[in-house]
Amino acid sequence: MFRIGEFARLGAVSVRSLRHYHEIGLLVPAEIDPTTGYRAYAAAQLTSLNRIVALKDLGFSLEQIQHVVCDVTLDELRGMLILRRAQIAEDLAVQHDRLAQVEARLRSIEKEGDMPRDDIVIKRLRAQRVAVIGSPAPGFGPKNLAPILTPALQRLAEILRTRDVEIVGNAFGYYEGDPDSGTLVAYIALPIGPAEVALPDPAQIVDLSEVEEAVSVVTAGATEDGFPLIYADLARWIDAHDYEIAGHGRDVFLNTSLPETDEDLVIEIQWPVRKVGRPI
Amino acid sequence: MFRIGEFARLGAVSVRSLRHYHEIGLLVPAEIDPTTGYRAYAAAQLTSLNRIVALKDLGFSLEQIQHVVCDVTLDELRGMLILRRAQIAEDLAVQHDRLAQVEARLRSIEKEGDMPRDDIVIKRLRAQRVAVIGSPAPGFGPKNLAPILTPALQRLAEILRTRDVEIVGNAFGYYEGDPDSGTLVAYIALPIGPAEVALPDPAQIVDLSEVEEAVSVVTAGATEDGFPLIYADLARWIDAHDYEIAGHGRDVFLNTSLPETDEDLVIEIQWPVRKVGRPI
DNA sequence: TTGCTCCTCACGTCACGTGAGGTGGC
DNA sequence: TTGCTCCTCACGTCACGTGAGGTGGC
Repeated sequence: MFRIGEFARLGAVSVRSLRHYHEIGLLVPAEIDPTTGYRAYAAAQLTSLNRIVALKDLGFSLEQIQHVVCDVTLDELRGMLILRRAQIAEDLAVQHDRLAQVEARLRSIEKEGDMPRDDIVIKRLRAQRVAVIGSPAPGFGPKNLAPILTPALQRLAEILRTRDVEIVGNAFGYYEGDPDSGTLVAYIALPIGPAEVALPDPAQIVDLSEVEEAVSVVTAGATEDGFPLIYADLARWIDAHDYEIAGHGRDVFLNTSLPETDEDLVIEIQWPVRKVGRPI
Repeated sequence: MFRIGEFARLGAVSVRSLRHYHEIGLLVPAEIDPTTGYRAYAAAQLTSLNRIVALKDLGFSLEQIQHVVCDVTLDELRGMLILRRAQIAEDLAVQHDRLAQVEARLRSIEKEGDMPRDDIVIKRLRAQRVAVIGSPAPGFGPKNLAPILTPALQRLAEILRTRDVEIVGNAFGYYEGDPDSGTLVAYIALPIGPAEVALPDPAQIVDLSEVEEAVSVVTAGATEDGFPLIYADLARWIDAHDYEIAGHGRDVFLNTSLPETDEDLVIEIQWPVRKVGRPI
């Protein structure tokens, strides 16, 4: 029989851990002195302790270990191991990704010598029903789009107001076609509730489907000249993180009321992306 | 300005997270209604939120993020990233190892169709001072060793008793040479304190150095026939976990008093190992 | 008697999730 | 007035680490 300190040394665990295992009933000392409360462990219990440590090394929780050491069939154990394998593999993937991201940032610091952009994230865009007005546009950028989207937004808002349709989110622009072939169409969209309504031309109802992954960056008070820089940063980020652009983006106007100055203009740029090499 | 729910949706985080970030001062709402306590976030604050989310994705703690977003020089940031990279790499190595272990167990189940041994662990053996008596031995196994070690242990204990040397651990056997060439020497050892003492022949004082990694398994009540099976299990485990044997092992007698029956015999088998491919 | 070991609370960790119980705004 | 959103506590999570304050054993 060993006192707790000696048993802990033999098993290479802390005394506190042994007390904890006792507390939760995972490893109860062979004897407990009724007057002093001193715990005494039998030599053979080191086998149990080893088993606990071994399972902990596999990443099992104490609760799972409890289950394994008590009564588990071979099939159950196999199931647990398969589950564990999947979890570890997922965790590995996450960490692998993180490592790549940290390294990308470090490279960016070494090369550019200044703070890398750390305000770009990946997020999911929910499916939503929107009211839209589409208009042909000569190209991207606020200079091309503002004169088209601003009146369209006012008109769309007016239409929705007269029909009593509730607006449930921020206005955003989205795009189809491309400027080089002269087929670019700019849509201004306003999220609305799921109720069925009919809208007069040129307004339409569109159900946008979910976008699983989109890069998102928010610009506050950016001027006309600022946008190409942001686009370049986004493109570099996408490249450095092994994504590729998967369709036209959206520009979400976070200040719904029309801005007084550039300072007030807050836009979230959302570009759908996918991991390089992953099929659509 | 957005109410907390809308802002949470825009940032793809939970309302509770925003409250938590407020609580710790990481992201304070632009305005708080003094009467209702309602939080209001400015559109431009989405940039801050994105930054927080991006840094969290790298695995930084909120405290570290606090530091980064407040005031951090490029060099400090670089330092943090380098540290983070090292931590992730270490974590990756651990998970990689775990995955290999889980897979080894699964293979073992598939092949053998029964419970794999889950009571084998790797531990460090501390450096320690021992009193020993060495004797030539014909081979390994209890049959060969017991007749040699048992009287040697009694003699050694007697010597220590007469010299008033304190025994601070369990007796164990360790070995040098090998049986094939007839050079095997079996030592019985008793851990003693660090004080300088002289012992009469055949007892000696030896300072055993630390063994960084040793596999450890505890056998309780194993009979003569049981040992070859355990050795086979150990060898399989070592192989499956990409270790190799790195020297003679030790047999630690966990029941210090001489056993009455085989049932009472509890031995911890310790074999020094090293990862395959890692130099000594 | 002096160290050393042991004991039992009980708080702290980290980033929130999850009620409980109550109120504001349309 | 009815939902919906918001508010503030406050406990729970996981496996212990780390004192505080006190006692047993050689």
